[in-house]
Amino acid sequence: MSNKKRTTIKDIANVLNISPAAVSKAMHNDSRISTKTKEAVKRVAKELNYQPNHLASALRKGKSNLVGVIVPRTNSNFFSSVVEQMEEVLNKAGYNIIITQSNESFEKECKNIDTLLFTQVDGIIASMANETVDLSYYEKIKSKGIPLILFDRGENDLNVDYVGINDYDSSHMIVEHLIAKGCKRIAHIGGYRRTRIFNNRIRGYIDAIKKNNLPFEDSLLIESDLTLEDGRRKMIELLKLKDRPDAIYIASDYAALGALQILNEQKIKVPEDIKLVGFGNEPFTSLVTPTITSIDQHSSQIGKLAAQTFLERIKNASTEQTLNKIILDAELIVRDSSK
Amino acid sequence: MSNKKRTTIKDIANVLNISPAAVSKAMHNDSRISTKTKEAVKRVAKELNYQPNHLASALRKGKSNLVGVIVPRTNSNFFSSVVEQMEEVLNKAGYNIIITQSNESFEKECKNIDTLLFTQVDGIIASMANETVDLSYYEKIKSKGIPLILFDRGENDLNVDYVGINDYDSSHMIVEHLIAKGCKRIAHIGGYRRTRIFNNRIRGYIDAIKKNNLPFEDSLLIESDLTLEDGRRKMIELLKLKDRPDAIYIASDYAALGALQILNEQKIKVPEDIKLVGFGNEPFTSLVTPTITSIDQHSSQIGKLAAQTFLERIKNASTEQTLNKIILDAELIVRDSSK
DNA sequence: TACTTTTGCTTAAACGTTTAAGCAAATATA
DNA sequence: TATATTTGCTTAAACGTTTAAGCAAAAGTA
Repeated sequence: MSNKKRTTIKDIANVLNISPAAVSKAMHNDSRISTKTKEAVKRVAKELNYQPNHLASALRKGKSNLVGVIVPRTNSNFFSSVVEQMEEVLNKAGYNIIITQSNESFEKECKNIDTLLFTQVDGIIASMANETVDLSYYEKIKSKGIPLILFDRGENDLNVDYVGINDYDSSHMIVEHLIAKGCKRIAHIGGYRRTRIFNNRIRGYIDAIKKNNLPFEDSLLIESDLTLEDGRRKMIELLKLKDRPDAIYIASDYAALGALQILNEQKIKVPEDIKLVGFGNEPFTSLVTPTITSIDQHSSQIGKLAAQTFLERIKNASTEQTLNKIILDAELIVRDSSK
Repeated sequence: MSNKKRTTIKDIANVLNISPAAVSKAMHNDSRISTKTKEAVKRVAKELNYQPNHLASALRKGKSNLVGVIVPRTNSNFFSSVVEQMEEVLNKAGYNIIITQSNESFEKECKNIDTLLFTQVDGIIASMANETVDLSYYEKIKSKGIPLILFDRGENDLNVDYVGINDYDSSHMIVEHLIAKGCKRIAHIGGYRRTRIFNNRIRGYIDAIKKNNLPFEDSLLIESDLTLEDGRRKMIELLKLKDRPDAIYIASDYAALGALQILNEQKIKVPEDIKLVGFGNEPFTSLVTPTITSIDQHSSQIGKLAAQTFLERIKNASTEQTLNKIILDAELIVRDSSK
């Protein structure tokens, strides 16, 4: 039943007794082709159910109109929403996207980069895995002259476009919010210092504490991998302190949820005894009891801007890639856990 | 700094003074090329940092080694986990995947199909949007002779491979579990009847109720779009009944969470007053209070099997596509909400 | 020694487009 | 009317592979 042979530009040319070149030009509305011919070509194309062969045109034109996207995981609301917006913008500009997940693994990330390069993508938009320290694979992308845009998890050293929120200021917002609520001993469960965004959150926390003349103690600042499980562990650690904190700012909603579970289990009242603030505004923050105060990262804005930045890069392919940061202000969403 | 020109097979051929054809064959370990030449080719390839041009080989061979994946959304744990496993299996077989999201929209799904066909994918693995009734776009895939594999949300009428769980039996498991816990009036908030999987869950619910000689009442069976918000609305409806149910089985964890919120807000004790069972085993079911009993759909198994089914189809390209269902047994995860 | 077979390559065409170059006819300009 | 410009196409090459067909030299066989 299925017409084994695809119809090509040549088939259309034969029907109309013109050259394949004329057909190609007609399809692209070339000004040197008469309207009459254009109409005829489009009519026959429809009749024969013609679908252009993307591979052939990509090969000839030297561009695939594909953009590779690398994210740590798609199952967080932040990343899936970022990707959704990217798709929106890029599809409109005639690009399609290939999504790959690194699962926070450096090794997988390298494989993904190779895969994308092999697939001849026209650009790569990525958010780095937590594990990643060695930047050589990202340098490889740059050395091939393929535009690279980073978002959320970036690295200054790569000297490429970056879109993200102001992590340093976000920490200030959180600390000052907690102070306004009367907190005096604010702890921070942060991410790994070597990850830029988490380092910024930590610096913001420390500076905000000092600026407001609160005690800064090493025991109140804990490094974590920010998974739910580690949030539980680190919360238990904090509760062991002789002088307990009255508020905890946690650099991820998942870890914050873990911490909240421990507090609930130990019948410590939130927010009465201890106030809690997370980061990321994941949907579950408004679903659990009590609801968790968090920072919204404007995921759709980030996706949109990253995509637009890529399109700009493509347009001005001549200009050298440089460190070009787009930093958005985040928004504090106050919920029950800090009221 | 960046070597503008990519190295091609021709460059390698020039260095070694052999033909491009010989280089190509050497790279593919053709038996008619001497080991000496093969080694030389591979050495020079490495030296010149050769990366094969995927577009060219895809064009020539008539296959892209790309598989398109269509999911309603990537941000549920189920779909992201399914996709992760697919990637695992397909990458090993030399395929890469392009992920697209339909956002449960029929229109977006059609666009995605066009996009994937345009990108010349070698196959499509899809889970249908809730909205989708018109199957013509899926027929289009079939008519082009491109393998189509459906998972989770499928349609018998398409007569293609399908991988999913046994929804009918799952409903039986749930109803019988609730009966064992002493429930006598079990309500069901189900999905739309026209969606096959939800219809099966509804049929399973009805049959299990009747089989166990419980009263089946129309008022206890409610159709819903299964979002969190609608879960709240439908729960409120159920609570208005003069004769309240003592257990509620909800065909999605999200809607179950909405229902739980209402019960918590109205101080109705779960599981003491009303028992609750969800569907999907989303991570948050074990995070909320009380934790929610749910059905695990073996997402990684489904991803793996769907990918393998595709590979089988490719291998036996000759055979006509037929309705070929792989049905897995789901697993009931009992948590606090039904204890 | 004379043949067949195997080995190790080369040649050339093909995949389906796009595009630079060119050319004849139609139209505009002087 | 003669010349310049524009219009509407065609020709042919190119993008980087793969592969069928072929051929000479080497190795095997009788």
